[in-house]
Amino acid sequence: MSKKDTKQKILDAAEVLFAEQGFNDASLRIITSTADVNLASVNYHFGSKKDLIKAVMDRYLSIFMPNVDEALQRLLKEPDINLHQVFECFVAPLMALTRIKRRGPEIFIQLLGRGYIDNQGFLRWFIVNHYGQVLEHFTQAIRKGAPELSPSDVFWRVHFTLGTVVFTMASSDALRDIAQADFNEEIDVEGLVRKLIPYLASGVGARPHY
Amino acid sequence: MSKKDTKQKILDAAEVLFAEQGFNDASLRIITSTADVNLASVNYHFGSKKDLIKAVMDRYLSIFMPNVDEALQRLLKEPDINLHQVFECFVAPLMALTRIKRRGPEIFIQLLGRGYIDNQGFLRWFIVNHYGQVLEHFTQAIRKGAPELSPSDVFWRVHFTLGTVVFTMASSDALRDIAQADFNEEIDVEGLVRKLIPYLASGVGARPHY
DNA sequence: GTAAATTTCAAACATGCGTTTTATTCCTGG
DNA sequence: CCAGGAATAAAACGCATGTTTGAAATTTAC
Repeated sequence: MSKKDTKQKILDAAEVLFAEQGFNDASLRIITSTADVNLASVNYHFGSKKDLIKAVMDRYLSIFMPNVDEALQRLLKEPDINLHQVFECFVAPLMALTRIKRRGPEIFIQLLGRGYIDNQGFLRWFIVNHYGQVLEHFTQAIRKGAPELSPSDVFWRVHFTLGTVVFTMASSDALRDIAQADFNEEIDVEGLVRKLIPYLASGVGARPHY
Repeated sequence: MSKKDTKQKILDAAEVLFAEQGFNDASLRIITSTADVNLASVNYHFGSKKDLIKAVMDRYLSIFMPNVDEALQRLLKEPDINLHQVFECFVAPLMALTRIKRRGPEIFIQLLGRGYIDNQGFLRWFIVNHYGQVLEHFTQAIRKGAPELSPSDVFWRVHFTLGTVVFTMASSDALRDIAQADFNEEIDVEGLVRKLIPYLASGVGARPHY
């Protein structure tokens, strides 16, 4: 039977609207009317809007993060690694999110961007506290792939990288529309990620202090 | 006499609060009470909150953009240029904003980040429409500094770059706090920009298609 | 010096938000 | 079948926002 239960309908509508409009601008009223459920059901099933946001994020993070961590740990066992390999660790786990939903990778990465931006960095806090180990392994891998960088340089470049990815993805819809119009270039999420990797790897590995 | 007129007091308070909290979260009530003026004076002097935002942004953009453009045009006349030089074009104009206010560069660049993020890309539209020529010269300079890139690659990397800068700067306060705590590293805006340049130049100039 | 225009001010308005309440409907287990 | 708990529904609540109003104060101009 095709009738999804209310909780599922809310999550499915919310993640799309959150991704498109941001967590603040996507109101419970637009979410519930899109999901075709009653306004009060969000508070009934999730408690509050903030809890709904956490539920939306965690549906993706709880799958994505362990996969990334596994890939990073496997890579860290190699004797010699480069930065391309480090960033490559994120691609398969990202694309695996199609299992949740066809447009899962896209939605997730836009949510990530929104979350990093809205709510004065609540998501950064959430990730650091729930998945700090992954960040730690990511940093380790970068250190191993670019051993000439100082810890401070690694710190800054990790955050430059996060900024690039998150920001690009948060506005990827608009950018892909322009690319489509200007270059007749159809590009999917994986294609975009693979455009990013050389940029990121080269940026992170740059000789510092110019 | 120290008594500034109302319009000036509003602009000065608004730009700081917009930079710190974002355009949506900084309410007219907190702005006017910080500026020590009446709530209604924003609408009286500027028309609406949106117009206030435009006024705040334009006070900086109208100084910053022509200076950048001049630097880019001068660089474009050189026979041989590299990407470091392209990005260097932004540094002096940015630091010149201390003339408006001591923390001008910092505030401006945070505003830029906020504006790119909030209001579904209203600022991008504003910049493309009012300062499209500068973007065009920026793109030209990158093409000249990295002639092996395809137009499509240039497009994408210009936007990766914008993302990196804007995002880093929008959260620069938090990042600098962490760097201060973890590495005892005091860093000012210019220092941060100079950390960014090698990363950006190397990223933009990376060999594509990995 | 006074009339007119500009600016300030307190108050209210309209709107949209997340949340809570209360009643009703639906489903389920005995 | 029917009692009782879970889920839905409509309405209202409390609050914060940007904006408007109309009177008071201040400045400007002659």
